Amino acid sequence: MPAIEPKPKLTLAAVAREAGVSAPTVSKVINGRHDVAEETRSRVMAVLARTGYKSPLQQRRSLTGRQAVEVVLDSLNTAYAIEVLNGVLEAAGESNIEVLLNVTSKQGAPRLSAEQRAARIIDEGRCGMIVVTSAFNEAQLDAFRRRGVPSAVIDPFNPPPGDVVSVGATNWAGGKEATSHLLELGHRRIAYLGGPDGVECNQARLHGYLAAMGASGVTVDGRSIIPGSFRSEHGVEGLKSLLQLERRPTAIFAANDSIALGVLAEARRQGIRVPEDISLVGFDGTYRAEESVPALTSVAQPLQEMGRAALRSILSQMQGEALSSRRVELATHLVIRESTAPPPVTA
Amino acid sequence: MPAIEPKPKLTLAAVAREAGVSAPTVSKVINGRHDVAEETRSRVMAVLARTGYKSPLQQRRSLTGRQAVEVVLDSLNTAYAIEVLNGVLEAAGESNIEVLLNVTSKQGAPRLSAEQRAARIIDEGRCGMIVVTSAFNEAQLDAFRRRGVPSAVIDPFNPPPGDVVSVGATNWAGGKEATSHLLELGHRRIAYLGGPDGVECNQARLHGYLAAMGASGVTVDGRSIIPGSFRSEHGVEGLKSLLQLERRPTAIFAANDSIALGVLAEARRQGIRVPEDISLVGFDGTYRAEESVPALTSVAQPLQEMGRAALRSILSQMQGEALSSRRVELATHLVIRESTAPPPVTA
DNA sequence: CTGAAAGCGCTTACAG
DNA sequence: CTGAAAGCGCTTACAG
Repeated sequence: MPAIEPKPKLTLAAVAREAGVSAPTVSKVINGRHDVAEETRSRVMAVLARTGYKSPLQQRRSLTGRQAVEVVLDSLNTAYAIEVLNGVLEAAGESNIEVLLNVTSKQGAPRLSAEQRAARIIDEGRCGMIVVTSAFNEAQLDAFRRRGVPSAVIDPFNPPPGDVVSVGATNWAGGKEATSHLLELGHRRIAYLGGPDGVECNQARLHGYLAAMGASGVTVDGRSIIPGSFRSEHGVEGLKSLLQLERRPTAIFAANDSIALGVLAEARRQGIRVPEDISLVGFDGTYRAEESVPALTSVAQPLQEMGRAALRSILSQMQGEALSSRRVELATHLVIRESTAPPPVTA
Repeated sequence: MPAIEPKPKLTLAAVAREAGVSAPTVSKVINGRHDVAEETRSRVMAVLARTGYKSPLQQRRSLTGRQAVEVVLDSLNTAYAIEVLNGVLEAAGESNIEVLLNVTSKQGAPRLSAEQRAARIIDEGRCGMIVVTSAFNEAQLDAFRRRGVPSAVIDPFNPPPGDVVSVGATNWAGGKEATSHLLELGHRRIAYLGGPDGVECNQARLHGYLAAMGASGVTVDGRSIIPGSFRSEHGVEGLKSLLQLERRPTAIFAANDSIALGVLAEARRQGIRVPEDISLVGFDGTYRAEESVPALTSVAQPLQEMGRAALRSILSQMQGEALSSRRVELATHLVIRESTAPPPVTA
């Protein structure tokens, strides 16, 4: 008659046996050493995830603390960041996870290397990291992956390099929809005030714009495509430039709402009415589009949803679920407000 | 000739040697076992204290773990909250303290009682709590105090009840300064679009306004003092009401920037120019005052400083310093921008 | 890249 | 009550 099997304590050695490797190898994986074959690493990580192995330190932690996710942002002074953060907070609240905030512009660039940071996250029993910034490079993000720290990137500018899980929006489709809306209103001379040339989301929006123009057989005047920055100053200067053209555009598609608000401010100064004299579409669709006068027609990014998706991905990664995809793009949608109308008849 | 003494690692064995006992005995003392002679225990404890011995667990924690402060906010969708949070983040960064974010509107009302929450904060080794909301009542705040959790309140509306440490702004002086500015420009018919009647910061601003008016010997028309909410809708409706008066005011002091922006939007709709036809002063002085067209003259609250002061107070409380005062009020200052000018000559 | 062997620091079981 | 000895779980150094 077998005695009550005492549940064998979950030690590193047990994990090693289960994974068919030696204890030192498991130790190396846990500590993020480089001298482990990728194949071996993933096998061990799978066992770690399945058994829920915890180091003595983590065991002690998990008795007292709740799990937390660290959110790294460049700044809180953009509506973009706040909306994403709101989404993360909401999803975190539902899953009873705490949110640690790290704002690089206020708290200084992380003093720790990604390796050290990953170590800390593991030691403290945190569950992961949501990065809403371009501040981390591929090597750093890779360090998280190697150490098994669930992480997800929401980059406002570029999709992250490498194998990292990331969440974005359908920028190309959004650009196309904004432009189609203007075309349907009857506009033909539509300018594009873009963001920085090298930034991928800007390129996608531009190509969406070009696709819509091309599909309607409208020729694009190269001088009415002006790349620049994502700041309102670019809208101010951009509008000034566009007003120099012999054949002024009757509509402007701005690559984000900040640019569009700059256009709006400069238009007011110049006595140009929006939308009567010129139509204007922005991109992002944060509350600033809603609050402006006139309220701004804009391609809304599902920023809260993106934050929620990032947190959900962290949770799946924690549970060792297979990821359906490394990259998720959520749909944008055009919100028509007061800044767009048919072109003036005299035009 | 002695070699370079390598600083010997401070192990339990070293402590044992130092105390003239065996390693197991030190282990027992550390773990609070009872089978140690009182005399031996105190000798070992003395060495532990003198050498500052830390168990591997503690060592690891003090290398990696940092203390954290929890910030409780109602919402991130106000410039007020963001500015305060920016201040907290900055001061926390300097002191190497982590910031845990709790947004009640997103994460739901705290499911834990204040007692439970205090217990958790203590267990997790956090250092304290900054409350930027009216969500906690006196009993709850008192629970923190009783359990020795350092806390500070920054209430946008009312100073907290009881003995709680709080940080605020000089609302009365701010109201007086705003009104004096308008009086100096030559205005006499100055309206006050206020916040909710029962809210203390609103009362202070109103009485500052009344004090300035009184000091200049100007009689106040009771109908031009309109209490309401701190929202822009109140500015819209308030301006409509004021325009009904036979003797229209030439200037408006709004109890916050949201109200002022509502006034601005409605003025634009009605074709009333600011500041040519009517002058306007707001309160808060966040970036929204800066960005509006025309830029808003406003009484700036030192919101970032308030956040910093709250964090500093937490740190002092941690270190057991005697508090100089339970209530700190930081000075507001008037920022003159484009929305104020002398009254129209015809008035 | 892997793991047997040695090592480290702490804890446990138990003889005195 | 004390400590020599054995043990535990993880890590390190290094041979292959």
